[in-house]
Amino acid sequence: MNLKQLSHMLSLSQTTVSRALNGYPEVSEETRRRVMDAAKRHGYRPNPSARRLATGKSGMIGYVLPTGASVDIDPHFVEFLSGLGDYARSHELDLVLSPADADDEETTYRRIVANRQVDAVYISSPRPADRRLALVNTLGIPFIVHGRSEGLDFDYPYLDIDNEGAFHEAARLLLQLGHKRLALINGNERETFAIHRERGVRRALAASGMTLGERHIRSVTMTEENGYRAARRLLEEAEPPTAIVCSSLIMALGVVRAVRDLGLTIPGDLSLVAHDDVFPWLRPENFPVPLSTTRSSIRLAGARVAERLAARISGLEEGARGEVWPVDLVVRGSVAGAPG
Amino acid sequence: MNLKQLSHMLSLSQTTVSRALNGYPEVSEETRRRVMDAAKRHGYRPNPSARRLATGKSGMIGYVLPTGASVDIDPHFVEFLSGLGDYARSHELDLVLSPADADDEETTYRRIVANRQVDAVYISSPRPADRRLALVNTLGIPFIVHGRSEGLDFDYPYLDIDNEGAFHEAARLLLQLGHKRLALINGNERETFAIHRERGVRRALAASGMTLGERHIRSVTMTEENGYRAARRLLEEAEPPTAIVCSSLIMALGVVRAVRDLGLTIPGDLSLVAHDDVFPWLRPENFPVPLSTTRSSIRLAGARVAERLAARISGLEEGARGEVWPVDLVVRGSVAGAPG
DNA sequence: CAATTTAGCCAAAGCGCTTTGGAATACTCT
DNA sequence: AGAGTATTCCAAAGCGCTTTGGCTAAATTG
Repeated sequence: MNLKQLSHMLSLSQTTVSRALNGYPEVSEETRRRVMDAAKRHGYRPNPSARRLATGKSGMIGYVLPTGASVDIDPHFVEFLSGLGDYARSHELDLVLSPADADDEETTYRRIVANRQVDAVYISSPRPADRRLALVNTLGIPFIVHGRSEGLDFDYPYLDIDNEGAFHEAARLLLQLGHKRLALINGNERETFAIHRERGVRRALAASGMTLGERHIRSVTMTEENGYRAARRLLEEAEPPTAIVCSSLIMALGVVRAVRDLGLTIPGDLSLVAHDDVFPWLRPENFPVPLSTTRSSIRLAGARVAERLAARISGLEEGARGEVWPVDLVVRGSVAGAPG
Repeated sequence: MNLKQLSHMLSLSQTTVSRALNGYPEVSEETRRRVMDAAKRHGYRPNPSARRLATGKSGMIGYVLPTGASVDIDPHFVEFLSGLGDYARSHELDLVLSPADADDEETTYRRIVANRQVDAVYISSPRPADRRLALVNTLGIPFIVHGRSEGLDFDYPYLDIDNEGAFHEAARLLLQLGHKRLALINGNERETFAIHRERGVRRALAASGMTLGERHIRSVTMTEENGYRAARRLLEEAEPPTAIVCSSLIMALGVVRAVRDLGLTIPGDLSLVAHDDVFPWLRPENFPVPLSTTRSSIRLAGARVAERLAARISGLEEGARGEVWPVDLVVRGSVAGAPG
């Protein structure tokens, strides 16, 4: 059933039927009713390919997926996707993942924009002065960044959590508990979120007249193994930290293992706070010692990003609005006063 | 730059240019060369929307993503995606995720097929007599199943691992080590992979004249917490198992925690084998006691599925070929002879 | 050498929608 | 009543490809 048949069946022109269906005003309410009715009854659905060719709109949002033999997709991605999909579903928006060589995402961005394959894109894990942002910004496709960049000479729309604030609070708590030697096990130092987290910790330390030594900060990709290694190195130093702030639950698993291997205890010898993106399959309250966390649902972020993308596509949202979500600090058993 | 302009510029018809570009034989080699050349020089790229409308081919593969507030996307998905993307990239294939209400995926399948949004789809986590397979099979869109169904009255193309064989081997090993009381902590019992795994364990037990009691098998969604709970229940029984086979590394984390909480040790009091899908961020060799696993890279499976989908799209692969990959049994420190 | 093929190219007709630029009818106003 | 203004609808022109059905000139055949 296509438009031609439908309009013929109604003895109307394609124009009128099309307009009736798309809510244009130049069609009488009665005709619209008739058309809508017939469309529903015959299950008419406009062919998206045709509509797309005519309008240039695809009804899809895009994401450029960096791939490569040595490139691992962040496990957080799937949770973000859950939220995104949750919203997108209710709006019949599809998501297209365009795999790209991790060393050359630009070509892919250009392609999907030139081809008008998607109406908007979202970008995640931005870095300082991220070139992708500059690119999509000049290409003129609607977009939203999940996270933030820095040092760009233009504004852009984003959704981020208050990473600096969160880690500032975490560090401040530990300092108030009397800890003098803090360490930070962070994510990839080239990503903005990690920079912000470090900044938060430093700011808290500075407020107490302390600093974060080079050796007390580790930036690694967030795997259990890296968490373990980082923790071991830190704890085997001459003056080991009595508190660690850690950028992910997965790394925290490794930290806990390291602590055990060294015959130490949490929170007796070490206080631990980690960031929790809220995975359904790994929860901080179920750690051997319930883990204190800075918590922010990445899933909700996904839903919100989808919502804003939809708004931008339909012109309801404009400009470079940045949105920063506060982060909860949830205190559980893994923190205590500094050891004697 | 569109076809019209390009052909005009070459003083050729659109027909000829189109044919030259798409490798049709009714154009002379010289002309083809000229056309190819000019196309490259001017960076001509056929508009996919137009091509799509004309041919009905989209150059994308589809996946229906079940969503809902209480629906969690399997974290394995992201690894599978890595592999898929890795292959798809080299073929300029995009992947479109169509979010669907988890209670009604059928509507979405029908939509993407009717709209010809994608050239092929893949289906994951099949269940026995999975209605999705029957649906796509009758809808006539090329597809591949990652996993297997059962009890369907038709054949279909799939890629699966030998879950039954893997768990059979794991159980057999434990039996040979003298274990008399085995337990299985499995995934969702309604998914075929879980059924196969159970079957494997049962078969091994049967070969030794034993059976798997109702209380020695737990089927749960694969979270750390569920692994913990299942293990606790099992281990707190009157005659606790001395060996556990577990369907995922994430659940194994919970098992390890439960064992500790109960003051037991691995492998002294309990031998443990788990299935490993090979995550970059959680490795069995890094468990407190290195974990024995049945191992199969889900990422490689993703790449293979993409490869076969591409082949089916281009007509290189036909029929209902099923492909079953063997699974490695990797023995590490977590298994030992049954306790006295 | 006339009769056929064949190779190489083209005009035009889709694909199924949206949108422009009227046209016709009905309604309002003086 | 006639001019002006809404209202409601339509024919046709795109959007940019692919593909069908020729057509012409060169090559092959008997």
